[in-house]
Amino acid sequence: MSNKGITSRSEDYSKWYNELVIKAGLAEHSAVRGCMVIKPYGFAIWENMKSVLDAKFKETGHVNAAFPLLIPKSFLSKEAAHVDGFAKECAVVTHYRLKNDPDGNGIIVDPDAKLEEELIIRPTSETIIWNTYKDWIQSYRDLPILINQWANVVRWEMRTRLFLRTAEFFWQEGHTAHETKDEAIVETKMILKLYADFMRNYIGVDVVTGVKSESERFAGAEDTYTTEGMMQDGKALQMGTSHFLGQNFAKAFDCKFQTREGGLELVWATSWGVSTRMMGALVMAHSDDEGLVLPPKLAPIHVVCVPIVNKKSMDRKPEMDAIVEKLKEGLGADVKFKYDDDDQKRPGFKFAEYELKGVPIRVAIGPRDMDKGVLEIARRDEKTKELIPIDDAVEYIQKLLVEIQDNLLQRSRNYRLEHTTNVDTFDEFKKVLEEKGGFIYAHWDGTEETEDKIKELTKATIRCIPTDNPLEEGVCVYSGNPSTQRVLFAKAY
RNA sequence: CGGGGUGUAGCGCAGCCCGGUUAGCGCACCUGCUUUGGGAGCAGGGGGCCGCAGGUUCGAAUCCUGCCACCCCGACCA
Repeated sequence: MSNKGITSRSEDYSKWYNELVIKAGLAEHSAVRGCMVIKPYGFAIWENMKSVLDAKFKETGHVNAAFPLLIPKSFLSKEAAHVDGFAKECAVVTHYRLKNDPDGNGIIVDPDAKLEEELIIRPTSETIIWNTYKDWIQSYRDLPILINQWANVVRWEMRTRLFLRTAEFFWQEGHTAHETKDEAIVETKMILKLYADFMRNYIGVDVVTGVKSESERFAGAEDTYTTEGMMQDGKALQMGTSHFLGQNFAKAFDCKFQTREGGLELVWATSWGVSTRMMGALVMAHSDDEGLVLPPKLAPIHVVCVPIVNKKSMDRKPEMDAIVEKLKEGLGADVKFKYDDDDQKRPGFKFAEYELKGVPIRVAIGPRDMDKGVLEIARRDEKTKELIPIDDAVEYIQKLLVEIQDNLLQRSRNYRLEHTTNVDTFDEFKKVLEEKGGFIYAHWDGTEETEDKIKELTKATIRCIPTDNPLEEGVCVYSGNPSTQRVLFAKAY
């Protein structure tokens, strides 16, 4: 156990994660199976993610809208692959009324209130949206449609984990409609890049981007592009996906448009999403045995200031307050600053508490510092602290926030590179996976049989065929058949 | 869905085998005093349908039956 009562990462990574999420006040289990309560501190981080992404979507021409939570059951079955992918994890609404139990046992579902057609709670919204788009699109002049929605969805997962896989989760889902195949592919790839930039520059996770193999594809997609992050246990986490849907949903919902030439053609589609799962990635990528480590660009609090006041220095509190006030003003509104002068809690408690919460920078000020005209400034990521002259503090902190943000990305990149191995034989593949873990680049013959076999034998899956993957002659690590490129394998969440 | 586990105060647990005082401990909470440079100390105090429903018994947190819920590990998934 670490000094905060959290299981250490080396002891039990999975337990560490669960305890940290709860102790840091991000989320907790609710009364409903598999569904979490996102607590204010956790939601504040999610809101920061949302506002950054929302602005990026709007910059790239998208608008927000809202579609129903409930979807007629028949809609789901219109696209064959889609129903295969989602049917077994759908929550179904069958009735619309409750009534008092005539036997006096509380309240029961009124059998007379059975729905003609059951409704499912959306596991994703392609079907309801394409059923709507069909009415919106007649001509090429109605295209493109570039819509995003922020929503919650339900997938009845067998096993759940806070943020990483919950029965209900929050996300955004973009659904776009295009005139041409090329335009839809450009959109799909543009969003992939937008996601990857966000993950690198905000979450600080140096993701690998690429395209999924056929068996890992989104149900109903022609191609699924992905961003794969590496967690501190070497496992991969799919952090966001962007799908080129081809004309599959247009076909399923009979959504055609008149072309510039007067013909009739099916609409081309994309969909893309990132979810509260990114919260899990944020925790698992950077945090340590003392608690969260948050990247400044997403932290609800950037700087916490803890005053050290004892009986002898009580009369100097106003002087202290003035220094802190000046510092806060100097930092400006963009730096979220918290002055915690609650005298009910001692400094040591606060230090531990804000470390647990991952606040990037802590400033301590006490009589000793005031005598020397300095502040003690501690950075969360490296757990170091320095005494900085009060007059230099604003500049120091502003630079440090940038440095911490960069450092997290750099650490993530280094960690990934250190835990990435090229392997050429299956024995080596198994050995590396067993002993070192992480990402493996290996030749694959491109068949689903080989992919399945490797998964069965090692639990590693193909995470993606990386973007701009160099072509290279080789033989499949499992089958020995010829291959033209290495693909990314890893155990995944 | 298979395997394992747990339901006792807001949280974490003990008690259960072997039935019998007023159900106990730690944290948190309230009051007071002393404290405050890495999770403060002392004193006092409040808080329980012992998961639910039956049964056995003079007597059930404890034994029996059934149910429900949640967690963890696997197979599936953002």
